[in-house]
Amino acid sequence: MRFMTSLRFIDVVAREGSIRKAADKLAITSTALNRRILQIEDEIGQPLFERLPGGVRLNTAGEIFLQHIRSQFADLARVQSQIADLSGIRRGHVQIASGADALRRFLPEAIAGYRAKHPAVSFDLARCYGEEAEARLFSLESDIALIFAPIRAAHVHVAATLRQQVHCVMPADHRLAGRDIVRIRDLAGEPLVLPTAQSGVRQLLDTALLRRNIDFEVVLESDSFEFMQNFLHFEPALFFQIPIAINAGEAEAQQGHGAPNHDDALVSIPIDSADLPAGTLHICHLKGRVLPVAAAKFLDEIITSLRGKYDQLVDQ
Amino acid sequence: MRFMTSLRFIDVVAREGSIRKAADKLAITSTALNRRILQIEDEIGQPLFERLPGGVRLNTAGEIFLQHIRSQFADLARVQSQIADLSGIRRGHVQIASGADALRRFLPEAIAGYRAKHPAVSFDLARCYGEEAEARLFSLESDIALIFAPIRAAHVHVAATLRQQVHCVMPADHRLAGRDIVRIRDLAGEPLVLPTAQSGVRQLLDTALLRRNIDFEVVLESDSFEFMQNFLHFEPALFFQIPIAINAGEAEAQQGHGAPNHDDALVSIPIDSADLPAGTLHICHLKGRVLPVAAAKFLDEIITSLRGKYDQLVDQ
DNA sequence: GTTGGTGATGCATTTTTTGCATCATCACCC
DNA sequence: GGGTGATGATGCAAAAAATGCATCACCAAC
Repeated sequence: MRFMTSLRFIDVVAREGSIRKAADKLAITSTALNRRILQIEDEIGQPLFERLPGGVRLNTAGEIFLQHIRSQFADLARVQSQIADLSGIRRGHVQIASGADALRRFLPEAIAGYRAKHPAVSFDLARCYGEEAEARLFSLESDIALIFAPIRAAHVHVAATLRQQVHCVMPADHRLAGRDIVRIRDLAGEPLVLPTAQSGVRQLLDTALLRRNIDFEVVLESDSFEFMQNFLHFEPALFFQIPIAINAGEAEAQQGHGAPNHDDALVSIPIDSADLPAGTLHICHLKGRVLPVAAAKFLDEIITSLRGKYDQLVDQ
Repeated sequence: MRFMTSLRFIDVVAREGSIRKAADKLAITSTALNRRILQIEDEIGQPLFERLPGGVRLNTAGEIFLQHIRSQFADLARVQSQIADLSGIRRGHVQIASGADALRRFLPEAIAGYRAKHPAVSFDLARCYGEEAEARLFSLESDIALIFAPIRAAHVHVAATLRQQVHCVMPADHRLAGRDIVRIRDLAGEPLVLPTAQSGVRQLLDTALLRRNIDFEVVLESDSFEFMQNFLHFEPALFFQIPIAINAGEAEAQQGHGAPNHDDALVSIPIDSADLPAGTLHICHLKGRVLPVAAAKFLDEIITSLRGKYDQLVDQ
């Protein structure tokens, strides 16, 4: 899109914080880039950047204008996907921000399923925690976010929510493995493998564990569920995740009973909801935004898919 | 805005229905314009215009893209006004679509009052009937519409409504002039001066007059309230309008009683609401649109102003 | 057919953009 | 305190892009 180049340049300069660095990235000279920016500022009638000794930084006008630029790009993408849709191609690009939970099994299956129907649609998945996901929606870097944590920002529209009980995962020969349900007091003295503090699961656990004065041992802390799960093959311990991370949503998870994972050496058992309230997975996008066709369709698709698999899904 | 020129050109070509005519209007050659359009179509990957022997016409993709272009322009205007606002200038441009009612006294006073506070804000007033006003909101030619008629389109957001009883205007020496209220049956045999069929007042009158089998004589039909009112100075007759067209909203109108118009030779008396239900003035803008600062402020202003003058104002 | 309108295209010209070299400025550091 | 290494701005020539002219191909109406 030729007519958008100057605007794209501004976006890059704002991100890089320096005209010369941005020029490198854009494969043009700094003088050309500099003059494009001076020209736009001239047309706006006001500077958009503050010139600092070490580079440039957006001023207030620039912030406003940059947000406009990004919304233009997002809207252009939407229009292009809508136009492409006319010719029956249904191509497009969907940008997703997701926590580590949903991207284990649910999203791979959902994306593959969608791509089987619409092979011309490409995807972009950014793994991130709640606040970062919200920021990505706002900066239009992501179309859709799946966040297992409370929503903080007012600009986020929650399209659907899914209540998820935290499960405790353990080796199949663990002393608790036969239970239907695990109580927090059962964890006393057990070696625990916990997700990082930013994770929604961890925040739920923290409130539950700290309130009770239970003696437990954190042997490992990680932001990778896969790593933690594999760790359990080598050292017996307990780790925690939510059903959507365990399976793409088969019947076992729905019942919420100690359903054997596909990984036969491990079992996952729900924690008593009296001890640990269920958390909420939020499926959201930017408020007031018209999503590109492909993203909107995909959003529909995952909500429909989850509705078929979980009773707890609530459309907003 | 240099980076918007190609887009503006597309808008003009779509309106003119011909590249050559549009080129004339834009003061460039048709070949330059033609190539700009070909280039954009190339970048989009699809043609936006159908080439007909007599010119060009938007295809479906073009319709979608044009709507995008217009929303970009509107959003750019909003951003510019927002940026200008930062430097305390509060300049901008407000585009209003209004029926003939509100533009008689209310809007002139309101606009003058606003400009007294913000002299750098300019206005554009298009007089039109309900459906046209809705179309202007949609095509972003108008920011705000004042419509005394039912709202048809779903894309219109009604910011406030004002119930207005139709008044009957007559020479001060008319036999009905002493009344506090006029009944429809009083109109029997009277010469009437009516607004055109598209007007909201007329549509209310039509249902009331036609339902009762009353003999009345339409001596004049016009779309100009001013003309009709002046006509009454030369030939005794009855004509009809709503309070907001009679005065900018002084106490008399609020009470709804035979308040003498500033034009001493004429009096206006409300019609019994049992005979003729009150109509609704809608103050609206495009749904989901963030108005430019100046337009948003002005909208606030007129709603506040009307709230002070009429009890019947309802914020939405 | 002829005429008058349309949009498309090859080629020379004009305008705009870009790149190089250079300057002025500022923070940092020895 | 002066050197060093960044930064953005600017004059000038080269490259690239947009424009205008002349012309073609097409179609409808007369």
